[in-house]
Amino acid sequence: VRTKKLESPALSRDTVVTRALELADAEGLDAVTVRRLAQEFGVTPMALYWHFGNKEELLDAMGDALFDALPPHAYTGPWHERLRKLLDDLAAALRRHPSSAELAYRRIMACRRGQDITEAALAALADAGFPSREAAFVACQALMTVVSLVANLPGAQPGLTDDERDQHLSVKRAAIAQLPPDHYAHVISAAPYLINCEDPDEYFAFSLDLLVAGTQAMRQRVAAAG
Amino acid sequence: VRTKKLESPALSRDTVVTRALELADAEGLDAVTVRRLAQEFGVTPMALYWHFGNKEELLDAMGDALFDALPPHAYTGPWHERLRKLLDDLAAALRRHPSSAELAYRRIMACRRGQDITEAALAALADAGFPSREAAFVACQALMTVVSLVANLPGAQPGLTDDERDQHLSVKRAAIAQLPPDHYAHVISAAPYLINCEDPDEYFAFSLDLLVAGTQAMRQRVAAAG
DNA sequence: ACCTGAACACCGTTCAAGT
DNA sequence: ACCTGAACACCGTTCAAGT
Repeated sequence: VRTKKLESPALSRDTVVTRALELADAEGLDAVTVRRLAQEFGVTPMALYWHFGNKEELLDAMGDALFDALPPHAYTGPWHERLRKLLDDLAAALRRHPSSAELAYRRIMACRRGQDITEAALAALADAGFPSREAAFVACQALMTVVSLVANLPGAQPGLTDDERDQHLSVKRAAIAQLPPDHYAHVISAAPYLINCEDPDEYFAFSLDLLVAGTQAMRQRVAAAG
Repeated sequence: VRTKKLESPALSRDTVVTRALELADAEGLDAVTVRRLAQEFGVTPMALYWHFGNKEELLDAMGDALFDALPPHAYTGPWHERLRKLLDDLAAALRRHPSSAELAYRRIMACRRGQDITEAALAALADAGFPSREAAFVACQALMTVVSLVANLPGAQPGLTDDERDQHLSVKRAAIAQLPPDHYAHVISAAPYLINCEDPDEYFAFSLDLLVAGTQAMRQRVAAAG
């Protein structure tokens, strides 16, 4: 109908991708559907197939768009500070659209800014003394870690009411509370932190520190072995 | 028809889960469908709803089944050796069904063997001196890492012919080859390792070493701060 | 160049009914 | 207790046709 056309911008690759990311933010990635997007634009589902070859191409374009939020500046300083800063930037970019973060994994080498940040990471690791193979291993794990951290951060699944989320947490709490305390002492005392993450920023900082610290340690080993 | 009944075992939670894992191995997790499974058992789709409340419950049961492959023995030795061994065991269990590995993430605290290995990990980290909060952080990242390593290991996506996979690799190779060599020197020299993983065991060993080394480094920091 | 209409082969799921 | 039949509201996609 008319009202849809007034609310929505013209159909194009960019407007569809933008709306798709918003939709994923609001209702989860599963809500991103060719038919649903068409409806949002007041258009026939097949209209989207003029702008995208198929749905996979749309998801790829969403993944590419995530990297657009990366700052364009270059990285300077000691290699581990550069690596750390770059991981923070990547995490910040992906956290703008947590439900779509998983799409970034297979697109990093397919878009400009993804290639740039990969080059920056590999350059830092080369400066650290890693041979290209080990540098590639570390870079892969770093990307994987950042994507997983963002995608799996609790509370990242939308489409649930607050009540449903609270109920979900209660179920998990109850399951742990029922464990025999002598066999599961550590699980029980860590329960509050396993069930929910009340400070995502701190969790991110710790996790990325762990990753960089591990990289620093592996650097010594690779140097010692080589 | 009759032939189906002769080929397939009786319908039950266990037989459905087993067949679902096989199906995912052969054709990917997306091929695991209520209707497809029903067809494999020569049964109506709705027959599955007697054994599972809904599809999510089926996927959860698949996730639980992954942990059944964990060895029952306890872990002994220094904390970092225990942690390392336990990560290897978890990786080995998940690698039996790579396409289903992602299901493990949300089920670890919901099944017996998952709780056991979590307790073992937290116990090792407690022995290392981590407070429960930091121990939980490390344990979460460890699980996330192992699941992601298995799920994202290249060549893990079935349902493709060898030709299609080769073609896919060629496209990626060509994309990197076209980059300006002065701006992307490190990407270009790391290209063979970024495009494909020719030795998964080595990649796993390196990645888990990195994780454990990072944990050892963070232990010093937490101790220094506390 | 950009979009529609009709159709096809799929999904998960409900609900009443059968044995 | 365990399964079927019919139906519903969804998917992605093709292909010919419109403007």
